[in-house]
Amino acid sequence: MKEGPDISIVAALIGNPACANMLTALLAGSALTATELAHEAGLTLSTVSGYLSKLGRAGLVAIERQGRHRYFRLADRDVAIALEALMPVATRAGHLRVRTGPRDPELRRARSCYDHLAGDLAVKMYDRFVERKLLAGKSDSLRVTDEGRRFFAKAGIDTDALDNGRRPLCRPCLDWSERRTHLSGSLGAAVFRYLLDRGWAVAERKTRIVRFSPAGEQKARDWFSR
Amino acid sequence: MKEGPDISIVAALIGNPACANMLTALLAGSALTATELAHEAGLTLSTVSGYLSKLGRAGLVAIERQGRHRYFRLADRDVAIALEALMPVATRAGHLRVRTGPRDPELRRARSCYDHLAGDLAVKMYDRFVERKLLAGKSDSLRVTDEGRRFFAKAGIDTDALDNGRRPLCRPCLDWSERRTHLSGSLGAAVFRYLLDRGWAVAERKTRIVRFSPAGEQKARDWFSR
DNA sequence: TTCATAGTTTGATGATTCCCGAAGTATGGC
DNA sequence: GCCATACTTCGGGAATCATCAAACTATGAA
Repeated sequence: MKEGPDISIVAALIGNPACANMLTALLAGSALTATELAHEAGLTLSTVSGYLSKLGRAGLVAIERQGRHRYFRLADRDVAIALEALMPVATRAGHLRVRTGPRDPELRRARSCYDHLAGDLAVKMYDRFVERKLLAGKSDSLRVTDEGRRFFAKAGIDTDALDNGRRPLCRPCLDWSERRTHLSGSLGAAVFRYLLDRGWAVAERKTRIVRFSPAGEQKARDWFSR
Repeated sequence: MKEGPDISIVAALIGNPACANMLTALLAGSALTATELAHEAGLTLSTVSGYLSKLGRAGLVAIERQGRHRYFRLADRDVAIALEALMPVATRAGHLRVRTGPRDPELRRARSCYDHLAGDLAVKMYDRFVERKLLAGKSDSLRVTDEGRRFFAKAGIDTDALDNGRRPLCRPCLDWSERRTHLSGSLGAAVFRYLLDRGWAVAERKTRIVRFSPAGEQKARDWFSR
């Protein structure tokens, strides 16, 4: 019976909804701290910590120490691939259950991804930023161009100040609904705040849905399209 | 928290060692009856039956009735892909356990992956096909060249006919043992059948091991190398 | 040093799961 | 019709798991 590696020990970990949530959160690409993950999955710090050490021992996540912070991220690309590969099967599995609200499409359209925007519109925005050369570089080494810095400064976003924190300024983040990239990192967060502050969109509490008013969406599009 | 499909319900199923064993058994490609699977996993028929209905409801396995027999197989390729994708992560996770039989090397060498060939030799074959420009294109859009169509036609494989199904003709499939790509899709299946029909290799029953005779391997290499 | 923050470890407990045996249902052969 | 085979459903007991609160450790800041 024992042929090939034992899938089940890994799958069992992912099979825990809490772990699955944490992992999908990490699938976004950015490294998160234990406290952030606890918040993300709606669990106690102790619970999360326990799981993280398990996930670490199993080679699913890796730790990066920075002072008293520990940043967790997916151990490597294989893990991300495995998680992604489970998604198509899971959608069908889920469809058999009595669940399907109007929520799903809304989530796909625009949602918060930890502290930045994800979904259809976020992807469009990201593409436009790249197209306008406000952002440059490949997935691993994305950076803000000088022109980008000027653009964001006009919106009151001081990229130099953001860049000082220990958090990366901008990172690409892979989107499950779109299978394409959107903007994460402290700049991603700042841009998200910009959209909210302006009243163009409202983040629905507890659900991650981000609701744009028709006028707000138009204004947002105008802003990032030129 | 509910963003994206719920991976965990699928993963939890695979996370059960019994189910994992049954699924990996089915990964070999052939449909098996509940009794065979019970034997395979060392469980009672009642237990297996229970799991199978769960797996069926979750869209992981499908049933084919034939008289009083019910043949179970993996529901579709997505499931096979997901299972294969878990393997690389599992190998590392498994390193903490004491395990490694003589089977392992044999599996790495050549094995069936759902309905096509995987492992060392399969990767070499794939590389050669690309080198000879019988296949072209990047991962997402792999296609058979005209020269490729002629080559396969000589082996009695009618690519045009294969292309009619709704299954993709050829797809690259990532290999857990090699970390490289081999050929999947209906062409991959046809090529596998070609090797077996010719008696160059035999698919060992119940395990996924594919055993090439020394002469058979040489002939296979000659075939795809030129 | 001393405090506050970040994270780990350690029980404890309530829920869930795993798996079986026994009894029930469907299908084909005689 | 009747039996054997192939499978499903039911009920239940032991084991495991998920999760928490509280106590502990480590790190940076004042």
